[in-house]
Amino acid sequence: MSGAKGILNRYAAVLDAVAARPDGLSLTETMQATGLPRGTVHRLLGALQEVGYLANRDSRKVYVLGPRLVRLLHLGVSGASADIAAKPILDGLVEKLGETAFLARLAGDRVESSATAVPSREGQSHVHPGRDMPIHAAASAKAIFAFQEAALIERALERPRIRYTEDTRVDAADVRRDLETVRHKGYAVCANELDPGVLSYAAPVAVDGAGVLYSVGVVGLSARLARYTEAQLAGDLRAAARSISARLSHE
Amino acid sequence: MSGAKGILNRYAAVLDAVAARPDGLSLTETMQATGLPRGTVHRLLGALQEVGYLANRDSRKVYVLGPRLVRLLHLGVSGASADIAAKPILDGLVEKLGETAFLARLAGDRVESSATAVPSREGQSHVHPGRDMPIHAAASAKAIFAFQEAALIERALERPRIRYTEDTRVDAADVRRDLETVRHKGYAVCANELDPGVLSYAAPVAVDGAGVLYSVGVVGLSARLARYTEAQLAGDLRAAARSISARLSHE
DNA sequence: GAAAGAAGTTCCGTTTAATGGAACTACCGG
DNA sequence: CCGGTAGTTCCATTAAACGGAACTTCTTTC
Repeated sequence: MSGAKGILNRYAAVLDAVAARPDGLSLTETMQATGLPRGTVHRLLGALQEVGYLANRDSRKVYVLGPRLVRLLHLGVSGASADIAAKPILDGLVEKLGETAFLARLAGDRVESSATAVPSREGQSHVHPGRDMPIHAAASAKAIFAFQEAALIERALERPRIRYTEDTRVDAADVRRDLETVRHKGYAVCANELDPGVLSYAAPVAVDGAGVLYSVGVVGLSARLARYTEAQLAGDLRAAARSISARLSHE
Repeated sequence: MSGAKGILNRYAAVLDAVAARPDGLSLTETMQATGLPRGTVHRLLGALQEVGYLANRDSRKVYVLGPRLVRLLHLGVSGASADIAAKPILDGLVEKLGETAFLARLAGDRVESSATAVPSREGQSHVHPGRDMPIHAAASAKAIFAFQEAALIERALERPRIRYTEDTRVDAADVRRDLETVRHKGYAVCANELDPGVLSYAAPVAVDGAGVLYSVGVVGLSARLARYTEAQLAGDLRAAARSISARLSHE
């Protein structure tokens, strides 16, 4: 039904066909939609599924767009929409805690801050959108990296790590241990590691089938943020993470 | 750097590499990121660009994710995020006009209603999320289809068209003429074509490089909605469309 | 619950295109 | 004008896509 050069056209045609029907497509339907022979469609679908571009809804006969495509979307395209989805939840955190709350996103092999919400009385924030959050000294980055695959973590660890304060841990082994802790506890803490006198908590935000791509965090002066227990902050952040996750995935 | 089966893995690896850097990737950078030889990367990038999965930023050396992927992702994945992005704008319309406002989305070869905002005093709405909006009798559908490529329109026209009211135009030629008008005016109107006594306006919402994938509309009883001039409604809807578009694209 | 039909899967000889090293050209800074 | 880097083209080799046919599930249907 379309021009015939290269193999990619066929894969693209199949993906188009699948995307067209949000409820999924069976092999036979795909065959009809693309006009390709049975054996061929079977192979194409299999290959697409193997790389994660397609997934099986319910039993193993109906194909829908897969997690790897979702990841592509959030990494490379979604941009503003995650911010918009997160904003009201961030505002809720600010209102409840009276401290700055923000969303961080995975962008390639780095984490950067995104949407932020600042208490009205606050003059200056420690987090500006677009700021690079280092893997070894930012709770928001740790909360994300802790749930990435090993290869990505290693790639992130290859870049130089600055010792921002005397409490910054720059040793790779230390960072890996930190991530292990985060994985275990389900949230990350950074005390005086990036900005002096500043405390920060963050919880991972998972997206549908694409794993953790974002994190929600709060930052504030250590002295002031200490009025909350770790358990309370962790609880609030994880609840916020769940809300954002639901708004990003869903349907 | 990953398992080596099938050609798709390599394409996927390249796409991952490109998505990872939102500012785009040159051939050499892609080569380093994937570990593939120069000639190979050159060919892969070329093929990906040819099917529309990659595009060139600025001059012809830097690759970013292309329009076809954006479209794929909006059609098959984005789901909730567009609703969330649109909600506040829909609420704004409701407040200003006092009539039901809603977002419709292209899903394959059909258009369905999505997020809706209803005036508080209103009991029942004419638009339930997920309702199928027929190409021949819904302003929201016309606003979208008018800006799709011919093949898709033809496919949509292949399905049977119900004569909902005496004003419904079911003839294919009539529908095509309607779409031409929409294309010309920049918005769509439906009077008494789907639900009796109901008037509806809609404006197309374009996404970044992926064309029109959504529309914003208002619906209401003809008698009541008539208190606004066509020019005012069209203006408000097009402003709303621009806002939603900006929130979906951007960055 | 057995038989008929449809949907999905596997096989394999043929054909086509991906592969990547090397040679070539365009571009840039000095 | 020259050295270095990025991008492009070539082509013999190799590997993989191709798709018809045969086979194996699943679904109906009576």
